[in-house]
Amino acid sequence: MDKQTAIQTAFAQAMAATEEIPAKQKQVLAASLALFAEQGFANTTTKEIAERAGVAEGTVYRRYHTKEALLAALLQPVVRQVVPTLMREFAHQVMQQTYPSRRQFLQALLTNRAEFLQGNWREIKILLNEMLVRDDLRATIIQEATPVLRDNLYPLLDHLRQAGELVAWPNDLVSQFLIGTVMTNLLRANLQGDLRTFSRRIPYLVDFLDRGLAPD
Amino acid sequence: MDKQTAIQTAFAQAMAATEEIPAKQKQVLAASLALFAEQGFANTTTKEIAERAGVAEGTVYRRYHTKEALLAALLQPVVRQVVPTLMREFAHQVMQQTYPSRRQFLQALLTNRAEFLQGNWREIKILLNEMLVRDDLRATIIQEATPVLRDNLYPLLDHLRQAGELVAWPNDLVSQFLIGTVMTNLLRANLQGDLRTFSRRIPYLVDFLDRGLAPD
DNA sequence: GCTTAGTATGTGAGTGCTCACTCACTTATA
DNA sequence: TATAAGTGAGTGAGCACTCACATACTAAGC
Repeated sequence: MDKQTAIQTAFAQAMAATEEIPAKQKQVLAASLALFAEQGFANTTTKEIAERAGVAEGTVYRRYHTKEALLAALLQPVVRQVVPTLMREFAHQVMQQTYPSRRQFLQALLTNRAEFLQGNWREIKILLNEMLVRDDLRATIIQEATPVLRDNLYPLLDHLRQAGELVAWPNDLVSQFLIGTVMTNLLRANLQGDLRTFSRRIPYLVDFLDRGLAPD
Repeated sequence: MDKQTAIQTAFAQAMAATEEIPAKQKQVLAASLALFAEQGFANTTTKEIAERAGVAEGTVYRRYHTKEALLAALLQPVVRQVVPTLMREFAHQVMQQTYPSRRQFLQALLTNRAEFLQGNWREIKILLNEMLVRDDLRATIIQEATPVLRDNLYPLLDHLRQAGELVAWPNDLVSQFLIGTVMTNLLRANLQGDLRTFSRRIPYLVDFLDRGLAPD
């Protein structure tokens, strides 16, 4: 699997930047990730993290000196490294196709990228949650995401539109429809605890978007 | 405005059920609503509520004896009374039209109901937030919402489909696309703090959904 | 090979503080 | 005079975070 290794590589790079991490610290990060996703950041205590990680509470604080720093350590690589890298990669992949049709584009987006979203679902859920609650984080995310979309997704859309394959709406609106459709379907599948529902529905999503974004 | 009064009436009814509420208690409810929406339930202290409401902390506890009960008092009427009532009302309204076209249906849904969503946005934001975090609440909401959709929205969709106006997809999938498109656009407009963006975009949403849900 | 010293990692009882919540009391209402 | 509404200092619980100490590992000195 090309995309699989791509995702793993991107993660590995993001992790490598943080040098050697001892086993127990990894357990702390893993436990935090799981608990923040399950219960939310504010509803998770450092005692719970220590318990699930199987370490003493002091260990939780050895590397990251506040609970906030722990959250940042989990979200930062996703926001700053992983998403942009994979976005760019996807852009190249699609651009290489000589005759990009709207349907091909959507198919690629929904299988390739949705798989990635699914793989990082816990981080994304935390992100969603904290964005609703914290003004500063929301501002940061929007600030980070805007140029990533503009530089990687928008050129693809322009390309499609020029080929007479895409409706003449502003790029941010089209992105909104794309991202919104994928996210709400993913969200629902995840809230119901059944991830396979989403995969089964991808053909419908492609159909829906294919019609909805067709030129006049 | 017919819908305006309808919304106000529904609220009045929901409020009337809770009998006479003294002024300071209303201030407490209003302050809680605002703060929960701004900062999230877990990040809001009862001291903050008291301060914003301009009352003593003891007053916060006079009627609702826990912070949880305060949350329930805010969300319960929306979930159990207001939404179902207005949903039913909308259903009747649309059903009365002799020749319901897909476009008419969408137009009505997006202006009429989106206005309601916008009016209750703070409650909905809290609802979204807590659904992501609390398993029990999520289960309750889904349990409450399912029959409301099935009894009020699904018949409309069946009606449209029979008239050859709607794609032959399962009702829950079509609802997903409808609700998802509206909610994500509302969410974005609200996160950016610009509510008018949403109204301005309604024609695009109608177009998008009109194409996306057209029969083969 | 063995000891010693130095450093990174791990520990958990302890600390101060903030939180949700209480209650004896005061003030308005009827 | 009785009942309801409001008050705010107070309380115990639980929270994020600390620190003196224990253990594990590495490298140098003999």
